[in-house]
Order: sequence, then C-alpha cells, then structure tokens
Amino acid sequence: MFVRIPTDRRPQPNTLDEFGLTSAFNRIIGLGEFTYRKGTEIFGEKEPAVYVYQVKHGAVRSYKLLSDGRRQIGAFHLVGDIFGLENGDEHRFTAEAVVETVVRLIKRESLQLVAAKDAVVSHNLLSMITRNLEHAENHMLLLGRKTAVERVAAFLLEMDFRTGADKMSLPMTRLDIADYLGLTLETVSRALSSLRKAGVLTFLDHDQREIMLNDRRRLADFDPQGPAQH
Amino acid sequence: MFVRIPTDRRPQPNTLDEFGLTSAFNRIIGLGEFTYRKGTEIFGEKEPAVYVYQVKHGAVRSYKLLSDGRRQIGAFHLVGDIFGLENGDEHRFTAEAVVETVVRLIKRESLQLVAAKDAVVSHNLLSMITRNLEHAENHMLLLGRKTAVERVAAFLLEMDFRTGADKMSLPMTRLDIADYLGLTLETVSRALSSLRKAGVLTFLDHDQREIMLNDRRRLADFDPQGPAQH
DNA sequence: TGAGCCCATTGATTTAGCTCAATGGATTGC
DNA sequence: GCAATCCATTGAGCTAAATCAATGGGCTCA
Repeated sequence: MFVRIPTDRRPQPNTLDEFGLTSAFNRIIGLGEFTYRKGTEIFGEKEPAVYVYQVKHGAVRSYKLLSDGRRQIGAFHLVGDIFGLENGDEHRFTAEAVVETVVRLIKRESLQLVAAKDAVVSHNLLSMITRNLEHAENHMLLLGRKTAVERVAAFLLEMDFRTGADKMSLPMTRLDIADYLGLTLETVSRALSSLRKAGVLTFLDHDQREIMLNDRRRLADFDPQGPAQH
Repeated sequence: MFVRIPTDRRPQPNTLDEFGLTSAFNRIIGLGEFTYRKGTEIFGEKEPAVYVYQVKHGAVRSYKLLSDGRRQIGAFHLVGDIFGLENGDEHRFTAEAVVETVVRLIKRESLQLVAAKDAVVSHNLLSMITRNLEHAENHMLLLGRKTAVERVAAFLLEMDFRTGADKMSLPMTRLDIADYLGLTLETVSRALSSLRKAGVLTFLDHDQREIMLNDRRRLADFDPQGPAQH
C-alpha cells in the first residue's frame, strides 16, 4: 500500500521554511515518505494524532462531515505545507489525498520532545497554529458573508498566492472547491465561467483545471476587502 | 469615561480557571478594570495589540467587517473569557461591548514575559489559542454547511453550555446572533419562533432574550452531529 | 476499440433565506 | 406624558444559490 518515492526538490513558496521548521523536521528522525493514492484517507477525524505530516508532492484536503454527508473542507494542503499537527490528542479533521500524494511524516511525540527543549521550534509551532487560526478566521468571514463570485475570487487569489506560479494547476475538483467555499459545484462552475467571460482568467486545458489569471487587480476587485483603513 | 467597579465573584463556567490561567493573570501586575458602555469599541482590527482582556461582567463581540458593512462576528466573549490575545502584533478583530461591560486588562508584554519563564503559563496560552482554533473550525462547518434552524440550535446549545445556567439571558440582539451565524436577524427570529412552537424552548421575558430550554435532547436533534463513530 | 466512469458545463426550475414593510412593546429623554 | 428610538416579530414577495437534468470530452481498462 505505501511506496517510498524520491523527495521532490523544487523551490516551494509558503512552506515550512518560512517558519524555520524544516530544520526541526530534519533534526528529528523522520519516518520516511509515504504515498497515498488519489482519494485515500491519511487520517480520520477523532483518530489519535500520532504523526505530523508534510506534503512533499500532491495535495491534501482536510474536512469535517455531518452525519448526512454534508462536507466542509477546512483547508487544502499544498506542497511544503504541514498538516495534522494537533495540540490535543485527536485529529479534528479527516485528511485525504486530493491526487496521488507523497507526504513526509514524523512522530508527534518526537516533535513535542524537540519543542520542549528548543524555544525556537516551539515558537515556530505556535506560529503555525496561529497561522491556521488566522486562516480559519478569514474563512469564517468568507463563509458567513461573501457571495458566490466573491468566494471563488478569494479562492483563486489564495491559490495564486500560495502556488506563486504564473499559471495555476488546481489539483482539486469543482466539488472540492465547492465544499471549501460552502457552495455547490454548479455554482462554482458558473462563477468561474462568469470570471472567464469577464476576462480576468483563461482556462488553459480541457478540464479547466489549469487557470491563468489575466488581471489579478481586477480579480481582487471581485473579492471585497475590509473597511478602509484610517 | 472609564469607571472602576467591584469584581464580580459569581462562579463562572468556561473561564480561565479551566486553563489555570487565572493564577497567571493574578501574578501579573494587572492594570485594573475598565468599563465600556454598551456598543463601545474596546479595540479595533489592525490596531497594535497592547493589552489582553478578561471579561469580568457583561459580554463582548469580536468581528470583522467588509468595506460595505457586512459583518461577521467570530466569537462572543462572556464572563471569565479572555480575548484580544494575539500571537502577532495586531488585533485581527474589532472588539465591542455588547452591553455595559467590565474588563480586566493586562499588558500583553507582561504576559509574554511570564510565559517565557513559566512553562505552565505558556502551555496554557497555547491551549487557549488551540481552543480558539477549534471553535473557528467548528464554526466554519456551521457557516458553510448548516441550515438556518441548525445554526440557531447550535448557537443555543453553545450558549447554554457556556453559561451553564438553567435559563439563559442572552446579552446580544438578534442582529448580533445573525452576524455570528451568517444569517439575517429576521431568519434568526423565525428560527427561534419555530423552535418555540416546537416546544423545545420558552421565552421568559418580553424582549425574548431570556430563554429557557425545555428539552436539550430535542434541541440537539436540530443540530446535526458528525458521522457515526466506528 | 469501445463501454463505463469521472468531471465540467450549462439550462430549467425550485427554494431557503433575504429584503422590504408593517406592527407593537419597552425604554429614554425632554 | 409623549415623541423618539430600539428591538423583536411576522407577512409578502424576491432572488441568489441549490437542485435536477442533460450533454460532452477525456481517461481507464478489459
């Protein structure tokens, strides 16, 4: 089921390195890399949190379910991102590979051990949790108060920022995007079409997963900002 | 503008004491208590985070605004709750007194100083941030995927749990509740009416802010749970 | 090579919740 | 005492997004 594959070495925006945590990871006996096939579960909600994960290749979705199947994706984890880090003993989300995905993993225990001794590492862990909190806070505003087009524009800007590339290659389906934005897949599709018609983006492939942003400024105009600063 | 008032000594569920942080607060030179009149701002989004606050009496709302006035309340802070604690240097929400409110405040600086020396305190601060994160994660699910009645039921259960009293006296208006739940005030009002008609709650006063829950089990049935545990 | 599946789009229709509007009780200030 | 304000409810109608449905391209695998 698990297969070791070589480490991906491409430069990665928005990675651990910002936090200086890659070194912490490196100092700890890593348990190697594992590959998860598209759609497979990495860990489940309420399961004991034994490992912390870093995406080496691919993409991961973290989500919560309601009993009738409604799903809310809380975050997508892209190359370089760390996920599954819990303060408590249980995972609060289910994590699944969006596409074939390689993760590096280390024991939570060993990370905590290092953090207890090394103030820099524990500070970086705190920064990461804070960043997650900030993301969730902004996402509450999106989910509670933004329109469909505003949500999709915000999503594109987030992905553009995080991937840092000229053209985006979205690993997730319209359904994934919808469950991240609190919409249906049809509404996401319509919003993307209307943005394409407005000229702010172009689809580059048949699946319409490869997207080029023609005008980030104008796209940003679709995503409302906070109140004017004083 | 600010008036000192005596400390409220009633037992408080969901307070700092759970975290063992009250002692940390006590060890630090407090800057005393301040009273904010109903509707006044305690701090603004993007302002430098100088103080950390604890509600002694009253209630506080933390929110983000969009430029056109749409508001998302991220949390209500009740008696005993600490708020305004930031890892970064800026407040990420605006905080306002929901009713006449007394807060205790200490310099963020001094709390950080204590935390740096005392592993228990820093652990408790981490726990608090984690709890905020958990709340935000659950609220994303609510905002993204729950219906109006489900949201209102979840809100009532949350308030019931946090106040711990037999009857709830809600300090906030229907508009506040709506902006917390991503709804309009009319929809909140209708949802409450339908729950009253269903017999799960009773209004005790004219303003319908005093609410008695007649059947918590049945109320909980209105708020869908996660998937069945295996 | 072709059946089956996955995924995205688009159109038609429905609907949950929003908007607009009226009412009425409680409170405040003059 | 009374006008003004605030807050909650309820009704009528509207609309943004959901739902239901059809289509079509590309991929997989037998």
